[in-house]
Amino acid sequence: MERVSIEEAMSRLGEEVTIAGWVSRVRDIGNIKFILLRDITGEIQITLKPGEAEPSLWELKLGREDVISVTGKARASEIAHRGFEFIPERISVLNRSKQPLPLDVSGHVKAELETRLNYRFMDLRTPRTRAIFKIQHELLVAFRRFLTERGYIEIQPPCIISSASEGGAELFKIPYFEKEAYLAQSPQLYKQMCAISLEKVYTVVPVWRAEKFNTPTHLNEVRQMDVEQAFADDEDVMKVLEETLAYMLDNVKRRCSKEFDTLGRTIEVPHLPLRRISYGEAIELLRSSGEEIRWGDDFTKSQETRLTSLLGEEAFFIKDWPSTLKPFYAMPHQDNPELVHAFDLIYGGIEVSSGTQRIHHPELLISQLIKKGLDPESFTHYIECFSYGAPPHAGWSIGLERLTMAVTGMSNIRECCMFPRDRDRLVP
RNA sequence: GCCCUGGUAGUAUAGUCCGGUCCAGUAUGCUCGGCUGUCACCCGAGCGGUCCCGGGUUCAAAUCCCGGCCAGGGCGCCA
Repeated sequence: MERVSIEEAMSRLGEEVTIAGWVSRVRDIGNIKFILLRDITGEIQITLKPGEAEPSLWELKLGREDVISVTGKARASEIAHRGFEFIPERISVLNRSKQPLPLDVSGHVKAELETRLNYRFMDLRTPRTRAIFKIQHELLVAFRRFLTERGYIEIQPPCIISSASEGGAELFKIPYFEKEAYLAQSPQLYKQMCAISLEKVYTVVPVWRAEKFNTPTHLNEVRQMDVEQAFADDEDVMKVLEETLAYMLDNVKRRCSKEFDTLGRTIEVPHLPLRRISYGEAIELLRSSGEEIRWGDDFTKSQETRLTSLLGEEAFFIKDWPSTLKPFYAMPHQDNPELVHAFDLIYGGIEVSSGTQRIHHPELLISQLIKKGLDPESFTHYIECFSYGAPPHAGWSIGLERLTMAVTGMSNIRECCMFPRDRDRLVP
């Protein structure tokens, strides 16, 4: 089948071409009939007029979402709203759609998120959902391009791991021949192993958390965009992070203007450097605004939103966290070991990224593990990496779905994951 | 795991507070008919509902009560 896109057909007026797509709508006015045909590039009106169209074409009964191919010619038309119409010679039905449809693809009749997720394949035909995932795609493309151009290489960490090597989060246990294995909660160990030899690395990987959370900002399977860099401290990688974010936002702003229109949204690329406040300052700021929060508490979602408005910043860093709130491998401050070289990036009121400078000395790592109540014995492999010339290094991780939420303005993370996995949802 | 709110044709929603006039209304959809330029075409007729499931109260339950399941939100958990 020699098929051209609808977009291309509109640039080849008067030429016989074959287009194919989904029937969005049929308007039968009596002796004249319009079929609105949609493909991924756009929509065109197919016009059937007496004297112009083969009589056999009139007998075709077409329903919404039927898939057809049409051979004919596009022409400019002042009467058609889009300025073009398509005069068919032949129409063939490639596949019929059952009726009625489980949701309105045109987006005029609302459907609940649950219904949309149950019929996600079809929800992906709605302008709104398409816009979200086009934006997500452009974020990813920009992430990879920015880092690749700066000499980072993409690494491929395993997703099946041998043990809960980092403690903390609950993992999904899976059988692995005669052993037990787990789905990775993070590529942490692997990106560090790569960075201490390859210096500048990044990865995009799915990770799994077995917590039974049930919130609009958590999923049990998410995708992380990670960077790890040798000869770098927390400040160095914060700079990389803000530059990466600005690059991604600029890219998406330029390439997705149509999609942002669809979502009724405008975005601004924040000016660099982003504001940096310490954990302690954030606590003080919240307390002075009447929030009840104590040193050592983590910020709730609403407190993160509060901070965003108190600071008047769309994006900012919170750094210098208490070691109790961050993982064991976070590098403690030399002058105050209660604080670690760790940071969170808040964007659009959502924690989209966090990172740390990592401990690269085995002895310090062991003492931090003990402080956290973890057994250094079970981290032997991890600790060993730093015994053979491991440079200082640091890194961070952006949650792809979280970032997409912030950029698209969605309030439920499930909107930003094509096939979300949560406490109750395992299909489709 | 806890708290709040909800579950009504394919989809979305009204009705629930204060039980009867609701054998459930509206929009959209679907089917059929009419219409020569529509733009979510229009007009007419029709179709489509175990009112989430189970139990209870009552002469009478979509409506009140109890339990369950599911959904949305808030919390907890989330190195």
